[in-house]
Parts: sequence; C-alpha cells; structure tokens
Amino acid sequence: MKISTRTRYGMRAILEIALAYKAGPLQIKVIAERQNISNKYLEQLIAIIKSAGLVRSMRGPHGGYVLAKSPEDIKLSEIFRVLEGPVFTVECVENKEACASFADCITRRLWIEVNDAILNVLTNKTLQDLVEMAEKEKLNYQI
Amino acid sequence: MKISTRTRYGMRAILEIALAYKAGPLQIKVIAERQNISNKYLEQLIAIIKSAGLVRSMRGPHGGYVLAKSPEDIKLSEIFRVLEGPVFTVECVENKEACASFADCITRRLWIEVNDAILNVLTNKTLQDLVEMAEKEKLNYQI
DNA sequence: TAAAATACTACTAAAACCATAGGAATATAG
DNA sequence: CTATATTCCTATGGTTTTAGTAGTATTTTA
Repeated sequence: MKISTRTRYGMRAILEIALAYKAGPLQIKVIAERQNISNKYLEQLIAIIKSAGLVRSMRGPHGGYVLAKSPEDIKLSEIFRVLEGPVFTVECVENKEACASFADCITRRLWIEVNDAILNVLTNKTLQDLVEMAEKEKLNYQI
Repeated sequence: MKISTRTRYGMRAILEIALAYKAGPLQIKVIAERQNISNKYLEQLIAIIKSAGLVRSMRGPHGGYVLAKSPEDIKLSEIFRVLEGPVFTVECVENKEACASFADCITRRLWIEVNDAILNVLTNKTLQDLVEMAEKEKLNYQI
C-alpha cells in the first residue's frame, strides 16, 4: 500500500503555505522550486486543495496562496481526504447487501479497524502541529 | 487510499483456509464459489500466499490448501505485506539523501506515524483472532 | 488410465498515476 | 492603458497497476 505522490507533494505544499501564513501569499513557483516539483503539476494539486476550501488564492503580481483558515483549524485528515480520496473504502459498506460469507464479514471488520487507526492519527493533528515541528527543527539547524 | 481487491480477496481466502484448518485441505473452487471470486484469479492470489510460505498445497483429487503453520502463528501483517506490498513506502527512507526541505522532513514523520498505526493493528492480530471472531459470529447466526 | 486437482505462463482491457502543454483570465505597477 | 506576473482551465500522453481471462502442463488418487 502506497501513499501517492499527489498526497505527498500536496501535503508538503500546504505545509509550505502554512509556514508562510503570516508572511503573506506564497506562489506556486516558489513552492515548486523549494520542493523540486514540476510547476504545472503542483498547480493541479493546489487546485484540488483550493477547491476543498483549504486555501485561498490571489491572482496577478504578488499573488499566490494563503491558508483559508488558521493552521490549528485545518485537520490533517481533511487534507488527506481531499488528496488521497476517502480512506479505505470497503465495498459492502455502501451496497448494503448482506456479506457473502463469514470470512467476508470478519475481514471487513479488520479493514475498518485499520481505517480507524489511520484516521485516528490524522484527525488528531492539525497543520499547526506540523508548523510547530518544522519551526523547532529549523532552530536546531541554525544552532 | 484503497485497499486492493487482491488483498481483500486474499485475506478472505486464507481465512477460509484457516477455518478449515482441522478439516483438511480446502480447494480453490470451493473458496471461489463461497466468495464468488473467479477461480483463475483466486489461483494466482493463493499462489502469492503460498510462495510466502503461509499455506501448503496438495495436488490431485482431494487436494487443496492447508495452513503451513497454526493460525495463531500467522500474523495478519505477514499476509497483508505479501498481498499488498510493503506498507507505506516513503522515498527518502531508502535513498538516504537529506530531505530537500523542512516540509519534506516533517511530512515524512507524519507518514511514518500513519504507517506505524497500520502496522500496530496488523502485527498484533493473528489469523486465530479472525477465526475466533468468525466462529463466535457463526454461533450467533445459528441461534 | 481417467479424472481431479494444483502450477505455470502469457495475454489484455481498463483505470489510475504522474505528469506536460498551451492558452485564458485577472490583478498590479508604472 | 499597457506590460507583466500570476492563477485558472482543459486537453493530452506515457507508464504502471489492477483485475482479471485463457491455455496448457504437472501431479496425485482411485
């Protein structure tokens, strides 16, 4: 099971935007350069994030992106969901037919448990947590 | 993030084999029918499981598959890993270059944390746990 | 020796993934 | 009001993964 580059890039991008929260709009080309990601690809990823209402944009010179709300109000699970899609779909949750067999029912419970474990990590953290980690880390490097 | 049908089918299949642990070899066609999975596709999935040494096979009439060790000695993480591949690869773990940026380092830690949460569920359960759940469930249905 | 099972290998259609590309729209500065 | 800097939109393409299908070979049992 892999996490897509879409999600990895997207998460890094929004963290960069969060780190610039007080400094004003951050431009795609800046993020792209820092992260060594294709400008055009990043555009699309940020479009996804924007359509979810997590960032706002400003066009024209000195434009760029800013967080739509403060970092502590953005759960990592929101970001993840938007980029990676709903965590763990298990078929028979949607089509409410009874399970075909016991093995089916039982494994389904397992997947739900795994699902919950993932969500537990992601819903209990916000962008602010990452920002603080990043800033602490930065200090260490500067010493 | 989705779990592949390969893993879902495979997990159900080995659970069926585990449920038949004391009854003797279980045949592909039986599993395929119970689970409504293509015979030929299931063959391949079980081949994967077999090549990992989790089940043994017997050819010819009355052949089939049996667990290679007892259910409490097979961790679900083993099964998962074989079917789904290594849980969550994060690039810069392998190619030991320094992270390109702080955002990179920080998000990487996040993924590792998610990874550990998944593994924590799967390494702390064995097939025996699923077998017991299935048997308990079966009783409920019979009442 | 026939039948029942697994074992092996090749092929394929569809989807997802990871971009690349070009031009339209909009805001700012001078 | 014009040039420039930026986001916005949409189309396209190559590669890989997924989820199978198919055919034949091999082994075991009765």
